[in-house]
Amino acid sequence: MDAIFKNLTEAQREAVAHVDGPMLILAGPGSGKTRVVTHRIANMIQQGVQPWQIAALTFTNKAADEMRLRVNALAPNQPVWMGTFHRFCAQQLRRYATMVGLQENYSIYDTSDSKQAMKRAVLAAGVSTTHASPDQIASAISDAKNRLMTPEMMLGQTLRPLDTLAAKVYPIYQQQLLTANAVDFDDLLLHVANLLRENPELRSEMDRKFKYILVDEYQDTNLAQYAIVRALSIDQPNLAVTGDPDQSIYGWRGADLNNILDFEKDYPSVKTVRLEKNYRSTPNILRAADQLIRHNRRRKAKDLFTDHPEGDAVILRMFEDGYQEADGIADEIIRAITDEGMKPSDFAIFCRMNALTRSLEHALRSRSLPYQIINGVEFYQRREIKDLLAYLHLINNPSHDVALMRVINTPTRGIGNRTVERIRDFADYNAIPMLEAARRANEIEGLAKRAITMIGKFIKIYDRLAIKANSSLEDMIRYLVTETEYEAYLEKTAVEQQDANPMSNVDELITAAVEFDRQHPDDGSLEAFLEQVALVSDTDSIDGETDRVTIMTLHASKGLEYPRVFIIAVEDDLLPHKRSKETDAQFEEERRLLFVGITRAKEWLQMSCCKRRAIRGDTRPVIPSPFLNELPLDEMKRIESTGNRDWFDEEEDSYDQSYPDSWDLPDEGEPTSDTIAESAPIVAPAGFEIDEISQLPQEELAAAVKPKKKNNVIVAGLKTGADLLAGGAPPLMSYREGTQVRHAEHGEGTIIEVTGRGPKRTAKVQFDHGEHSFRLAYAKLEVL
DNA sequence: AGTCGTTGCATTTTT
DNA sequence: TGCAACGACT
Repeated sequence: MDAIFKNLTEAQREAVAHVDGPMLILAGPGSGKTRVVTHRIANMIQQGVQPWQIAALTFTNKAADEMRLRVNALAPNQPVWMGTFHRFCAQQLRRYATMVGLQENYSIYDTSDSKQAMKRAVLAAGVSTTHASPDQIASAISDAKNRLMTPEMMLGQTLRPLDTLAAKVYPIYQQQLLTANAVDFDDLLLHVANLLRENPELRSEMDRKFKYILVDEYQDTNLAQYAIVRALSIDQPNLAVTGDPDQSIYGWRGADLNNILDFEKDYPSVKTVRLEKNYRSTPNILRAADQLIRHNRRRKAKDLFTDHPEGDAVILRMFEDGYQEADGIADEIIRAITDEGMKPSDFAIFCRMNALTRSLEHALRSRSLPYQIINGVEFYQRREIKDLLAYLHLINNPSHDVALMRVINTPTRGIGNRTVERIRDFADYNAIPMLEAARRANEIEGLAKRAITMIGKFIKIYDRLAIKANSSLEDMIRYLVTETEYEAYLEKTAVEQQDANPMSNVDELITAAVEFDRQHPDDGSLEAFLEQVALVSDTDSIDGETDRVTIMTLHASKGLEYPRVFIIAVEDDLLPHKRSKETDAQFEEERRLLFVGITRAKEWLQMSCCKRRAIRGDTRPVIPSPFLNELPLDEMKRIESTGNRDWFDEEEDSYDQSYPDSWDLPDEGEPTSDTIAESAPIVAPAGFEIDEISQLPQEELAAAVKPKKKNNVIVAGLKTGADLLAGGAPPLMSYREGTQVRHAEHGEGTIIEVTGRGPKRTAKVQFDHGEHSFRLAYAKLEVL
């Protein structure tokens, strides 16, 4: 038996061996799904399927990268198409752009771009924003797009007042996008879905071309994605989807659970394979997950089992407040590192909202524990990066109005709001791009002479830049920075305390551009670069290489696994979130969210909640999450934590009595109350062990943490451009050939070569006494 | 054009 | 509590 079928279970083998016809793989968490998918692709190729007829669609770049890596190990260098839905659509849309009224160099508006565009559309539509903000209207339109509704359809059947407003803005927004030769994220899918729906010949051509289609995380598909996949699987219904209804957590973004629940109805001849055996977690963890998710009604029943040994009981722990929760978690991590030889990167902390990460950050930092937060200000959201990218966008697509509005007065050149408004109105009135309107400034009524002169100056600068459109990205950006005197502008407008040196971010962008040029010697066009930038996100940059604790939202945790997991704030109104309790569907999605979090843990899991929590300034008492009652509490280890906020408190053995009414879990009689009600104050609530409080002084604990690097705290937002594009490298700073650096031992030198990607990125440095190579991720090289 | 103070907002966010 | 966005002011 060859490598492809070795070490597979019966169910896995069955799925891998399947070649033709529809297939549904119901894959529980940790069931080796990626393994099955990749092995299956390899098998199909071995069975004679042409690799270019296979398209594997994922939701994230990270998932696609992972897949590519693993397929490559089994079947090297096969031209199988692997990538995200959005990238797939972007690519097809380049080819057929004119059919939907776009040019092939169309731009992709990111969320903030479309927000800008939406404001303008709302204004142009003359809709009052007193009852609905542009954001709300935007999300109503987005919902409509996800449901494949055209503006006309929306006008036909509106129900909610918000939708009535949205229906008025929608056509105008769409028209303005077309004029700008741009699409938003939703449009990528929508346009392609419409193309397929309206052009039978094109549809059958593409159906033939992508003979085999695989969709990952099928439970997260929305109607547009569903329509695309279906349209490509009519004549050649070789559609294989993998997913888990229990891990559908993007309903609020239009994902439709019915897509996976009804797959068997859509394709009656479907072969269904269930992957239920879990290779990730201990039975303890699985039982908690299983019992919880059993409370959902809308699901496909599934058994979760594993061969793993029992392992530690799942912990449910209660803290006084959010600060103690954070401290308690940090201390536990340090304890496990000291006592059990764990590494910081073995730990992950999940929470419902980003706002909850603050106290964690503080607690970890004060103990010198290295950590990373997944979220934060993305590199591409930084002002200086957005500015430069906007110039690039405008060079690539002169109709990109959002970019024009951003750069026309950046750096400041005397073109004020009023002036921009007049240009915009003129553009709207004539249905032309704003750049063109600006060129015709002398036709615009009410513009001062001075303004016209200034606009003329801008146009001159722009035209000079535009000539560079075909040079290398690096040259273009450097030229752009010089030509616009951007550096001087940055210095002048530097915001204190914000970012120390924004110019280093500019260097980052250049590094990313150089890298892109290098990786795409042939198609390294501006257009491809901008598309790449538009379609990467910050979750693509989770760093698994360096040794740090990872903090993230439950949403971001999907698809990942960690030896030890903490889930914080398992509290009512937070998980389930206050705003997600109205419908059963929402409530069940919240339950799935916790399910996803639990099943990330391999060997150890702690869920925690507090008695009171500071939220938005004031501290409020907290009710534990109703989900807690759905867990196998009897077999879990329940800890009631108090005290320990003062390390040197002599009396830390006595318990804070001010909140005696601790664990009143709602509903379903919980083994508590009467014990605490009258009995001795020192007794913890029934069912809870007293937590032993670590007595080590703080410095000693900090010393116990291995890497005593100076810069060991990695805060959100330090991700770099090259990092994002390469998918997961630590900051590269401005290391490139010719850079002068200093090394602690070798002294000063010059970088003579930079090779490799991501964490493997290496610089060869010439010192007085010889050459040395350093991994940039780890070496202490100081840029001079 | 840029500063400053007030107001209103606060769930998650694969692309 | 912490911010982004807006409007009044200089």
